[in-house]
Amino acid sequence: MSENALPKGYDPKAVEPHWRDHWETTRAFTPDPTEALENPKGTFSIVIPPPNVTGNLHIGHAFNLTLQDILCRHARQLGKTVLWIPGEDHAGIATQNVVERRLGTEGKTRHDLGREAFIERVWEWKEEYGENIRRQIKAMGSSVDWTRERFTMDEGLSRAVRKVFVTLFNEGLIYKGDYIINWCNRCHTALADDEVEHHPQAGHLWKIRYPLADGSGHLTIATTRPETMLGDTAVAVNPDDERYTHLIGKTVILPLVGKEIPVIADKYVDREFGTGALKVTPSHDHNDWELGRKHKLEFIQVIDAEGRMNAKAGKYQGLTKEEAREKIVEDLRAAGALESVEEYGHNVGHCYRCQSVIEPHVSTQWFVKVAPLAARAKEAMRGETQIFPTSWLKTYDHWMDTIRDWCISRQLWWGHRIPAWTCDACGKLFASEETPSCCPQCGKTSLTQDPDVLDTWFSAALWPFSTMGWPEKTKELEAFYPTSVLVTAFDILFFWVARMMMMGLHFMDRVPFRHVYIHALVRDGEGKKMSKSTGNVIDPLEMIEKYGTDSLRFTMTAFAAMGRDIRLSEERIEGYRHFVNKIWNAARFALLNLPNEEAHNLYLRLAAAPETLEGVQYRWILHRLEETKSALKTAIADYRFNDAALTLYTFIWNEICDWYLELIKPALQAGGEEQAKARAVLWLVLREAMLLLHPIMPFVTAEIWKALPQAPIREGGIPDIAREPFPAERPACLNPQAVADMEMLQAAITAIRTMRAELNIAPSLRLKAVIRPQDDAARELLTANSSLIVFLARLGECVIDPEAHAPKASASSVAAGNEIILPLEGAVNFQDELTRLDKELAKMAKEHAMLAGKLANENYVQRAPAEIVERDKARVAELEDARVKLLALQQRFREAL
RNA sequence: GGGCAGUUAGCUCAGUUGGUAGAGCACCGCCUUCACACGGCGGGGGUCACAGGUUCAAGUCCUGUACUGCCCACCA
Repeated sequence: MSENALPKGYDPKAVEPHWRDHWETTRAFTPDPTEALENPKGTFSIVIPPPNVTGNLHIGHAFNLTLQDILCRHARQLGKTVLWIPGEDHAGIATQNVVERRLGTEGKTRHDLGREAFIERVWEWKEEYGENIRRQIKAMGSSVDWTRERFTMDEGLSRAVRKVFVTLFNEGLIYKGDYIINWCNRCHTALADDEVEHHPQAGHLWKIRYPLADGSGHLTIATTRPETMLGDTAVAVNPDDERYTHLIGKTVILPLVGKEIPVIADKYVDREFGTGALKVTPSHDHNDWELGRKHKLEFIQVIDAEGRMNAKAGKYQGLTKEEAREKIVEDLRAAGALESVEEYGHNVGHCYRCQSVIEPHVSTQWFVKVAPLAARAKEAMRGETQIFPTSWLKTYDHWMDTIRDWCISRQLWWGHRIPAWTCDACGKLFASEETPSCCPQCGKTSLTQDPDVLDTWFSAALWPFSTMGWPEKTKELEAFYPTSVLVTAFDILFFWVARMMMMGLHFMDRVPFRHVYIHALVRDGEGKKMSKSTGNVIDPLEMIEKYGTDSLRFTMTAFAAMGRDIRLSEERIEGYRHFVNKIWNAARFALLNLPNEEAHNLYLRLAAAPETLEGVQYRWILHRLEETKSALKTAIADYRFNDAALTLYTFIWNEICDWYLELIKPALQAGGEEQAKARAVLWLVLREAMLLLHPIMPFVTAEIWKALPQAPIREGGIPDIAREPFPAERPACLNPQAVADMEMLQAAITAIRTMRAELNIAPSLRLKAVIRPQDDAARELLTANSSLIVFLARLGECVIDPEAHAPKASASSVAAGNEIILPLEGAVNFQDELTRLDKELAKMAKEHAMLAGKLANENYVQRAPAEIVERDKARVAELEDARVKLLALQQRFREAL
């Protein structure tokens, strides 16, 4: 029997690497698209949300990967051809920043290297750290197809990017122009609106007097950014504001500058805020920009791209904007133009990558005209694509409704260079997929390529089809597009999901995914979002090292209720490591009892027709196995991952381990037919439990499976659970009567255990128990299984006797209608037993009173569904019966005292 | 300013169509029972934030309040 033996303790560190290598070398997760097209069960595909190539896997990635892996492994079990494409994102700003920082430690800037050398440096970095992220994805057990790994800047994807850019440009959906954009002085690039994070910041509200040009007094404005006043070209008031109506059309003198600027009227101005008069700086504020265009004001830029005051700032030229602010306030005060200063907290935009304050800045940028794309993308989310949980639909709609044109140019070096050229001769601006040799308009060969690169999300938006070989017409696209589901956290719903939707529809004419599953965001201990830039990441590798991958995965699956955020606690991972250990030990015990020799294969023959096996314990566990199977299937289909985990946890621990294994121990020792039956069901339940658990815990189940008798040899010469189908359903094994019978046995056993524990009877004391059954059916059941009761309640003897009377000195209870009597003969303090009985009666009386109250209510009896009422009535009868029996027993006991 | 979540056992969180509550950890008692002390058996602990409403019946549906958090937003 030793050939099946598992080692005494489960050691994830020894087991996991083996399986990772095995699955990769045997190409267990590499599908054949031709076969996929012929598979009657269909295909299932996911593209990984590509982690940043520079990054470290944080716990959010681990969570995200776990859920995707469960879906993929489960889909494989269901017979589908599964493709899960892995890959990494080049992460323009983030990666460039990291490499620049590293250069900084050498005392260099990227300009010292020059564009080409710098990009080379980034590629080196990418090669070094891309391997890191790849190792981490593997560590999680992710069943991705490494032969199809992609990178957003690899040759194929770059071609897709150029094709998309040129197409959109020629369709007029990409344009170039001077606009006010969000400018990061530190990263030295434009940012899209949604790359700006607003954080509250303490500041001041300065009130400044602008004297009227006609000398008739002054107008006081309020501002949080006095340094921008040098670029003011108007003061705006609300046309309905009586305080100022007489000033509209007049001019005021801009202090310190001495320039005359008009007072204009616009409903945009809030009368309640500040003084009700707004200084307008079209070049340095988004709203003022709009006002400036509307009222055709002059645009004067006074702050440059470095965040310093420029020549237009006169004497303040060369100061940083912070220094300028201080100096200007000082000068205003000296000039008597400063009316007041108050403390003022307000929201300030910060760069989502480096957290520097964002400066609104006018510059030439590239934009995608999103309105035509967004309309279709919005509709699709309530049609061809479904989002889970549906509550996100509203948020998605709102975003699609308010979306503005997308600024896609970045003044970086790391990224997809914009494939647009200007002819030095005739000035023609054109886009081209390949580097052009001459101007398409004038034919001259002196061309200049746009220096900017594309927003990282531009290439990410193409991910679902670019990874499958687009623009070639590949079999992958045919078989696996649209993908089945996109699994992601809500924080990139807009950055990424919406844009994939727009691009997928525009270029493939089909949605990129059928489902979008938005999972919770994993937060740190304080409930803050974990992110690389904040530095509050938890390293999943550390958890894997300490507790094993399966523990981590199971914990996160159990956490995965559809909510908004979860906080991961290490204690809980440790708790579920106990579960892994429990499974291991249960399997170890089972395998010690499941010989593989032909001579012992009677149990395998019995297992082929389990529905024919007699015995309440077998029928019960087989019934529960079927229920667990279907519950699990439904839970995963509905993305109720936590339900899936909990279902398995309860079934394996509380039913297989706590009851089934204990129930069959005597039979396993017995030999003969009984032993064969116990083994047959044990084998069946164990193997199917492993299959059910495998998508959540791939490693421990693979290792156990390998040792299981009759496990088929697969690619690589060993059994491989990852290639096995979902266990077949066995409706003939559904047996509600077995559940009822089992409950009666459990009730009897638990009642005896409770009495023993509460009366402090030594466990070593082999008591005799007498059971007086409530009816013939109970008598038969209990008699047939009395040896089980003896074993599990640690008795010496168990007598089933319909005529039994409690001896004078005894403890007693009523369980499922059967009277249970433990003759004690001085083994216990009688007073203890009386107290215990009183407690039991009180508990029953409480429940009885509650139910009786309900049943006394005529409305309830009439209106509630009959089965509910019947159930309550039955319970009341049961309680009354038990009470009578207990009182009689108690009375007898009193007499004995 | 708008929108969306959450408020359930000491802590962290589950609870699918309404039928008076569960898990992990922690806690108490007993147990070295031949898979497992990362264990077994037994036990204690919750007026499900608050106030109304619908209903025979509400943690579960509706309204409002309070607190916490998140997202969006141009109040300088």
